[in-house]
Amino acid sequence: MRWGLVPFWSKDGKASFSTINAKSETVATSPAFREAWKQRRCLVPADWFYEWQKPDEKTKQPFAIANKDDGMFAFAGLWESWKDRATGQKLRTFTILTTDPNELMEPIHNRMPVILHRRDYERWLAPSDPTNLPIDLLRPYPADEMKAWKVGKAVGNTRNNDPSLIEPLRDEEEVTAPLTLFG
DNA sequence: CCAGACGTTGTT
DNA sequence: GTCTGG
DNA sequence: CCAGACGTTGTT
DNA sequence: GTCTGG
Repeated sequence: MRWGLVPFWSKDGKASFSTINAKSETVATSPAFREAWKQRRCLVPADWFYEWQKPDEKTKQPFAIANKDDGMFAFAGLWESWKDRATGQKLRTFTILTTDPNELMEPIHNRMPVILHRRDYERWLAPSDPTNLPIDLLRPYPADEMKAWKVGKAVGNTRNNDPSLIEPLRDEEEVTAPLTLFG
């Protein structure tokens, strides 16, 4: 599976626009995603993910974000199968839904991937009544179940792919969800 | 009708 | 500036 | 999203 | 494939 959803109606097997993410707010009506939203939902497993904080124009600080218990995430995803008319080959692609940031993510970024609770996996994947699609699952994941920490800039280069990428920057404290929000 | 868009993030 | 790979 | 490439001829 | 703008 390739990241970057190619709609089934694509002429050349490429998305002529960015489809690595799909907004929860518009996924049901967007021509590029609505069919996949109705019929081809998937889970995208991940041990952690990264977001870049931009405190100012010149500074980009990557963060790693994971479950507090280091368990895997399941991002809410959609997939497509595009058929090459010439070769008959099928190209499978996917996208990851985004939503508003929770209290942990908000200082880092204005969006976050939709993360599903284990209890909702089955319902997310199940073919469903078109009038009862699981739109209610597209919510920010609870901040108190997640943790975030600063990492080095090497993660920004896609050539780099090894465990050192998630090592915390030295002398940096782990960021956790504010505990004062509810008194 | 036809041609062109179909998207996100972040930035302005 | 724009595209590609990850 | 990010960072990095973005090209040809001719040679291996 | 389907919608929108012209």
